[in-house]
Amino acid sequence: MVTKAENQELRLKKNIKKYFLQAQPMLENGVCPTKALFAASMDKWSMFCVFNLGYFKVLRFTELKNKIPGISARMLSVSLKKLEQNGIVARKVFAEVPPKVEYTLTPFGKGLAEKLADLGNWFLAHYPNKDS
Amino acid sequence: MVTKAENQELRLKKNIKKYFLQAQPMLENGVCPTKALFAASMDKWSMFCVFNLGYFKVLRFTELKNKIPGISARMLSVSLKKLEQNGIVARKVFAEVPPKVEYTLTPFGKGLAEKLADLGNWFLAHYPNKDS
DNA sequence: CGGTATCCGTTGCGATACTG
DNA sequence: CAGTATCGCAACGGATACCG
Repeated sequence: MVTKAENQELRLKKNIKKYFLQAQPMLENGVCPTKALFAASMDKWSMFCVFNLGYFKVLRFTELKNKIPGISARMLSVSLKKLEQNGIVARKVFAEVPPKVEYTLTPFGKGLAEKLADLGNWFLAHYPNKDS
Repeated sequence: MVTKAENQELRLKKNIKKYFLQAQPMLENGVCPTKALFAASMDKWSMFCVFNLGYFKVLRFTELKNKIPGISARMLSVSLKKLEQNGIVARKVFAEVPPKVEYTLTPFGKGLAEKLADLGNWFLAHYPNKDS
């Protein structure tokens, strides 16, 4: 008989194996997908940007800045540029005075947002030090 | 009529809203769950540790080091300590000479590994710059 | 074997000032 | 409004040496 916990472990092993197998040929080409993932989007400011754009759909620079307490204009600028370069965020400039720029998630960005929200919710539900 | 894409967007918004709502009371207590998540486990070395422990179940320090190309003893030590403090990794010391230490994932760590493997696999499947 | 201590160059990032 | 430029400190992290 196979217990529930054993099933879970087997599924985990299988999923990680899948990741390892897919990553292998990329590693041989000098590209590490894990590093790429982190380089593209895995820092806290990027995560805040992705969450807010996932929720509000379209935001301007200053709106986004106001929704992310503690972020500086510099880091917001840097994060958005990185996200744009990696195809996660789309930037739309309007030829107006004063200037107007709108940020949205690309389809790829929306998929990523889904996965990150999933991770965040799981973490919130299981984090043992919630009260500390 | 509601299209598939619209449904996806609604689900995304709902999931992020759930995260925001859960996070709100923690933020008022001065704890940011997103920062906690990153502080606990979101760097590339920690991710490699979690993946390898998820796959091989139990590994010793040097085994883990050998399975993670490029990691230094210092960073492996630092990462494992952080993961242990955050309840993700369990450390078992054997009173032997020469010393023997085994690392495994805690149940919390296994859950996290599942989510990270899921994220990694999604990223591998959709990353647009796979070939670059 | 399984680490720790120290050094030190590199990077991250906030603050401030400035611009089309 | 939507950024950029520069500065300066702090943290990251690799190399090396050492230890119980």
